[in-house]
Amino acid sequence: MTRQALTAETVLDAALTRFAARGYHGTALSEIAAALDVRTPSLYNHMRSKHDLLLTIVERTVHGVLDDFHAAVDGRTDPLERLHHAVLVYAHRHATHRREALVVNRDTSSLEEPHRTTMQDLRREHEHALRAIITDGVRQGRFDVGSPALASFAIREMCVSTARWFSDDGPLTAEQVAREYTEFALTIVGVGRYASS
Amino acid sequence: MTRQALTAETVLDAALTRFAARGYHGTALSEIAAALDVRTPSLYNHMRSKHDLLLTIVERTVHGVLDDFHAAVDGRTDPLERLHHAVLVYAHRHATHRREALVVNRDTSSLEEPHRTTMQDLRREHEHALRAIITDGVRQGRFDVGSPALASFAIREMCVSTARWFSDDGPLTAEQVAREYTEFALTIVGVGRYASS
DNA sequence: CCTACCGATCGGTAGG
DNA sequence: CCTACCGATCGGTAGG
Repeated sequence: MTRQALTAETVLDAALTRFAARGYHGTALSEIAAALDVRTPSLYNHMRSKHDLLLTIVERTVHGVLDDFHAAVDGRTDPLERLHHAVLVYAHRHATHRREALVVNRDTSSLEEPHRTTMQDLRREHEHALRAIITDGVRQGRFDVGSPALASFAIREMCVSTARWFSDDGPLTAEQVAREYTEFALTIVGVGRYASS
Repeated sequence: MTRQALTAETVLDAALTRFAARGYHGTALSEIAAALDVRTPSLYNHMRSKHDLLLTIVERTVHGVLDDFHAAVDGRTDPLERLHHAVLVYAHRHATHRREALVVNRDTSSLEEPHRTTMQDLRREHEHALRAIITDGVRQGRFDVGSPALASFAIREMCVSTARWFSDDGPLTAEQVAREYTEFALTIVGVGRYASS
C-alpha cells in the first residue's frame, strides 16, 4: 500500500475529516500530519497555516451552497417551484457533503476577522434568499404559513442537520432523503403533495 | 457594583456561557476566570477540572430533556397528543436554554469515556422515544408519513436548531415559537391544524 | 520531506 | 482567594 502523494488537496481533505470529527480547536496539526503519515512541518509545504485550512474549507463550502442555490432557482419564477428546487439541492448537499457542513456550522465562528464576518454575511445571504422565496409565495397566496421567517429557519435547519445523521450505509440514498425533505418543506409552508418536473 | 460570590454554580454558569460562545476546546479556563474577575487557580476551589464542568453541563441538560419529555408524554395515550406535547416542550426548552443546547450539540463528543458513551446513549434514548411516538401514530393510522425515522430526525433537529437563532429580543416569545413549531411537526407527520387542550 | 527547536499557552498543583 | 510555578502541548520556523 503506497502512500498517497502529499498535495494541498490531500492536506485539505485530511483537515476536513479531522475538523468535522473533533472541531477546529479540538484538532492538532500533528493529527492531520499523522493521518497523512508525515511530520507536522511537512504540512507547511502545502498550506499557509491551520487557520488558512479552515478558511479555505469554509469559503469553498459557502460558495458551493450559493452556487447550488442559484443554479436551482435562477430562471424559475413560480415560488413553489423555486422552493422545491432550493430545498432539494440544499438537503442533497448536506447529505453528500457532511464533513463540510459540520465544519461550517461548528467552526465558522472560529475564523479570524475579517473572514468571520465575510463568511457569516454570505451565509446570511443564502438564508435571506430562501426566506424571500417563502415571503413571495405567501404574498402571492401560494403558501400559507404564519411566520415566513420561522418556516424558513425550520426548513433550513432541518436540511442542515441531515449532515448529523445521514449515512451512506443507511436505508435511504441522499436523493431519497432530499426528496422526502422537500415534501416536508412544502407541507410546512402549507402546500400539499407536489409532483414536480 | 459588588462582585458576585464565587460558587460552584457561578463557575458553571460562566463556563456555560463561554463554552456556548467558543466551544469547549476553544475556551481557556483563564477566560472563565476573567469573566468572574478571579485568577485561574481560584476556580479549583469550586470545580474538579475543566472536563468536569463540561460533564456537569451535559448531564444536567440531557437529564432535563428526558424529564421534560416524560412529564409531557407519560399518562397520555393518544399519539397525536403525545407528539404535540413532546414537541412543544422540546422546542420551548431549546428557545429558553440556548447555551445548554449549543454546548450539548457541539461538545458532547469531547467528553472522555465512559461519559461520552453514557451521554450519547441517553440522547439516543430521547431520539428513539420520539420516533416511537411517530411509529405508533403511523401504525394506528393517525399519522401519514413515508419514513417515521426521517420525520423524527426532521422534527428533532428543527427544534434543536431553535437554539441557534432564537433571541429574547425577537418578535416572538419562546411559547409562540414552540406552538408554531408544534404545528410544523404535525404537518410533517401528515396531520392538519390541531387545537389541543 | 526531515530533525531540531522556538515562544506561547494550556490545564493543573503547591503552598500559603 | 492569591503568587509562583510545573510539564505538556500547541502552531510555527530554521535550515538543510
